[in-house]
Amino acid sequence: MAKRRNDALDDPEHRQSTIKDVAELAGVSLSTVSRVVAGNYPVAQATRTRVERAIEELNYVANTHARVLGGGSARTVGFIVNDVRGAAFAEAVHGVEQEAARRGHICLVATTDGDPVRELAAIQLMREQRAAAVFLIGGATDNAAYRARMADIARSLDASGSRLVLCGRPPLGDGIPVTVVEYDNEGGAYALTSFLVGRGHRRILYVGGDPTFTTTAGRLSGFRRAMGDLGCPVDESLLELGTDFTRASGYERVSARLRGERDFTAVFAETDVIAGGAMAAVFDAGLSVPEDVSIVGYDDIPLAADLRPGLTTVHVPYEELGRAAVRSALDRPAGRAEQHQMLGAHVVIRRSAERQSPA
Amino acid sequence: MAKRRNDALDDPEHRQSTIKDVAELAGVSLSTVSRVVAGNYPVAQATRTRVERAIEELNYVANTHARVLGGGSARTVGFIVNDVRGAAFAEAVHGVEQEAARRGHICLVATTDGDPVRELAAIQLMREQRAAAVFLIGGATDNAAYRARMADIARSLDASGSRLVLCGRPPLGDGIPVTVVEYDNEGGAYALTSFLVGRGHRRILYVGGDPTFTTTAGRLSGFRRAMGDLGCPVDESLLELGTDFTRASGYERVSARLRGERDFTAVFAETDVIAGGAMAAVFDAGLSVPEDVSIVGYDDIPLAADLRPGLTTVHVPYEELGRAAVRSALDRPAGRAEQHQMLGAHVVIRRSAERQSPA
DNA sequence: CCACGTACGGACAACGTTCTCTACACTGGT
DNA sequence: ACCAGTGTAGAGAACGTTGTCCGTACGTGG
Repeated sequence: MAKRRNDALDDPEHRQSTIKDVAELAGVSLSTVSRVVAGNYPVAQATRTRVERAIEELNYVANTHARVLGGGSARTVGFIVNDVRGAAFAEAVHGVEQEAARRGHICLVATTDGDPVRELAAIQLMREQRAAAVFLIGGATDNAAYRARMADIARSLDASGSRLVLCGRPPLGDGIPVTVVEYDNEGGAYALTSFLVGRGHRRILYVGGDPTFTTTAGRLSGFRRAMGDLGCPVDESLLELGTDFTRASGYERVSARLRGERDFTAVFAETDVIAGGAMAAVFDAGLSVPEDVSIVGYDDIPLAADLRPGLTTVHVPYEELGRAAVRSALDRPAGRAEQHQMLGAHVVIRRSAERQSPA
Repeated sequence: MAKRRNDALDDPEHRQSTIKDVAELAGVSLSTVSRVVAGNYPVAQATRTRVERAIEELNYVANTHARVLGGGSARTVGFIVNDVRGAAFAEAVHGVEQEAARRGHICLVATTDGDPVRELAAIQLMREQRAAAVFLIGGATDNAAYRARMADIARSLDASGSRLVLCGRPPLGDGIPVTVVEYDNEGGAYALTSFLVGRGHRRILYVGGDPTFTTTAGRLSGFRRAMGDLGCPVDESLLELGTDFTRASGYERVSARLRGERDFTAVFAETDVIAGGAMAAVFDAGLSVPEDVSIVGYDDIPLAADLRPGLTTVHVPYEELGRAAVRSALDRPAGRAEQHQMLGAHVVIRRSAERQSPA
């Protein structure tokens, strides 16, 4: 006979009390305790009171793991994000958390620092936890391997009744069971670029990430299309495409550009954080914003309002993104088809791009 | 006989494959599959390969819940925070997450918006999940009820081998099994206030939260002690104590003060976010920083460097706070005594408080 | 050729719940 | 007085793992 693993000896009193302890103390059966806790079956008032007292006394809490195994659902969702410290992602995380909590779900988090290997590992962990849905928040490097991997994951999750949810990434193609909630990178960048051109800017320095990154791809494409539509040829030498989205990278890249001949009148920064660095670089070069150089950003994080001059940027409804994602994923109808939702974005005008350019 | 709940009928193919499916496909017993997965027992190469192929084919992942029930540990930690959107908390969260991941633990999150009821509910949820430790991040409203509640929770968690960890809150008193990792609010505020007084400021407007909130209590007490030590009586009418820590509240409170007679030369904002609002208020009143009004903040979040002029503030090692908390809690020795750790803080000087005051 | 160690694999209890089935004591209608 | 119905409680299988115990096949040394 297999021996009881948790001998009373090896860990005296150092264990959580179980439903059995409660039943014994209250002098009832396991079933009765279970019913008092679940409240899904009539229990006589006197019995109920006795059980409740025992629960109180023993400080009993049900064991989720046993509950799930015994036929319940885990009521857990997982989300995976590059870095929780980014203001935009934090807002999306907040939306997911709030909406999940409203539905009685608890959240698992993992961060990846953009590493696909860690992303994969995190997803695996959440599959093990039987999360009801897995949210991937933020852009990704798009290529064939990525798509194959995601399609695979989407199908695995779907097969077990869970759901892959892409927040802020494009869909994977037809027939893949995935929920996608995007915001309009292309459209927002189009509007923002039009705004700049409308203010007379023709030579705009674009400071962004790598074009294989989906977010960059979308914003850059909106930029190009607007420039094209408005008759301003894009000078490829004014595309400053790097690999990261930090303030420091914005500062350095704009500083370097400013050291040579200044051949642009505006900066389109791909994120507000980069814009913050860009603005500091302009000031440190002894120039002013928007008089010498106009600057616009993207995301409309709180920082945008704190910069001086206030940053003209594109508002992205990150919190709503998170909420919408949870709603779609958790309340989705029985059908297993793909879902796609695109959230709008709009330009928020502040002072950082206010004056007419000298054409 | 109890019927199998998940009839093949009601959910065709919509279920995760189990170890049993793998065993059948590979033609081995459950034990063998378990051993291949765990890798803690010799399995012949040929058998191992067959099992691995079956796992691959069925896309099998172990069920955490069953694993935990079958004697394993959940390898889960939970953390609870007022709001993930705060930059400072986000950093602490990041520290916890990174350090927990390094130890193979996955994180559960919950947010409370500062509501003690929701905090309690979240803790309960994490007890149900059998989290190895529960981290409470950020200050709290301190009173007798709070202390009793926390002591109770600490003991409950301790009784089941888990641990309550307070990050950025004071200890609960002797004999309570709790891990505390604090940063020095009192000391940081003392140093910052000394800095201001050293620059000639005598009349300093303190803009902060409610003194029953532990963070406010600490910072305000450091402020008072420094003023006292340096021979500057604290004018109670210059204590602007409100209930929240938003940018808007900083803006409004300082704006209102500026509308009357300006009877202060510096603003001590209890957080950088409040300082951001305060700075905007000063500018909007047509005054300049630091020439007319010096401003200092607290926390040294990224915003502090983006403000213009750069914000003089107190650096708090939030990420390290999170890391230290995980280390203490997860690697703690067998003894169940309380642990206490205080992280230092230091003043970071930027331009927002640079000129000599007109005495 | 036999005893014996070694490498491997299977059977089965246990983990803490939930759910279904069954049992029992009343009640009230006939 | 009997039976159906109702309100309440218990017994026990099942959930998907892990760990322990126990076989069996295959060498290998005496």
